[in-house]
Amino acid sequence: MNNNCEISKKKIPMAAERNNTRKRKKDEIKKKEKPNRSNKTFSKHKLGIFNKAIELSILCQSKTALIITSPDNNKLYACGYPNCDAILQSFLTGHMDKDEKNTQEDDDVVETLRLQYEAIQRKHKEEQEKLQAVKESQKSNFDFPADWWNKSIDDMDLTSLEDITTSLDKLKINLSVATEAK
Amino acid sequence: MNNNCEISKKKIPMAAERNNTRKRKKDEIKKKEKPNRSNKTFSKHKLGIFNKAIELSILCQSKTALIITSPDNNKLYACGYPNCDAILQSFLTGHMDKDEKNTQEDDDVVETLRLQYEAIQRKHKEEQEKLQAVKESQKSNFDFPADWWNKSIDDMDLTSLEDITTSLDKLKINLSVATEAK
DNA sequence: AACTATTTATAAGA
DNA sequence: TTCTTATAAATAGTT
Repeated sequence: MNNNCEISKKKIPMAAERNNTRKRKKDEIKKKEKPNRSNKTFSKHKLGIFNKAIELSILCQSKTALIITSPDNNKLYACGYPNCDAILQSFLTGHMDKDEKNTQEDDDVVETLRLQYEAIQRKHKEEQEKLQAVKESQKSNFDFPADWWNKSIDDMDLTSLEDITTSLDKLKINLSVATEAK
Repeated sequence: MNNNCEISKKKIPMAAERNNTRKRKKDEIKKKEKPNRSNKTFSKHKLGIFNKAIELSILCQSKTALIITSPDNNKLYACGYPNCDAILQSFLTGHMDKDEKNTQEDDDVVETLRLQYEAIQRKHKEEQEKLQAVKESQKSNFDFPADWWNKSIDDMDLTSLEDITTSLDKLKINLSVATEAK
């Protein structure tokens, strides 16, 4: 039982399964809003889960790191408390804490890894600044660039939602639990 | 605006802020359950947020990776969809996707980092198996080892909950948004 | 582990 | 886009 999986014990709630709730007063008047729906949903859920992560951290004094990709995989969102990078680093290096007595080599490996990660981060920061500048200038030309970001999810908008429940049964959730040994 | 932070725009809901809800029929009869409360809370929230992460992934076809430490930092919980390690790797290496044309060096660095990460993982897996065996044998001796795991949070159990709201204002949430350039 | 009152999250609509 | 509202989901306290 290395991959202990608590998740599978409980149903996965799907808030958005209900498609026919609320009044639907004039039947299907506003189809205009439908293309935006997925992006709206994603944003709401993303915000919600980030809040949940922070809530958990503060409530229970645990540390959290959460990485989410946009539906089209073009964007990355990362959040952590007290610090995303710190958690990721301790996750990457944490594996070593338990037997550092008998694996001196790995300490070196981990240290190298950490330094490289930090180096990449610095570089990434610079990139972000450049790209941000590019985006800003684009923004002034077109008030809202395009809807390129929800093209990738249009195909699954409503139909695949019905498959969610069945999909859940097939999930292989990778939940690993580190032991308390030190 | 490299560290764009959507979170701060919205109140962070704190489900557990209400300390005086429900009947509390016989005032404070069962103090026995109080030491367990934090662990129970943590477990509930952890399960909840893991479910949320998976829900988001399935609903919006995004990928998620979530790492949570136990309140006493002795345990690590990681979960991701479709695969935690894959997301972490693409997060670590993803920074490079944008300008691989002009930074050949970094590709090498990233590749090295990835290989090292995988090596550490393999080692970790072995460790886990050993430690799992140890734990199993301990379990047969003591039906439930101890309550060592919630000692670290006893001190803040109720008092610090009141400070949550004010603490939130001081949070520096590290939310970085990668751009869409490729 | 399961229940329930209540809070929180969110889909749809304005 | 932001707000509102009806409803679903999460969960604190309890059994």
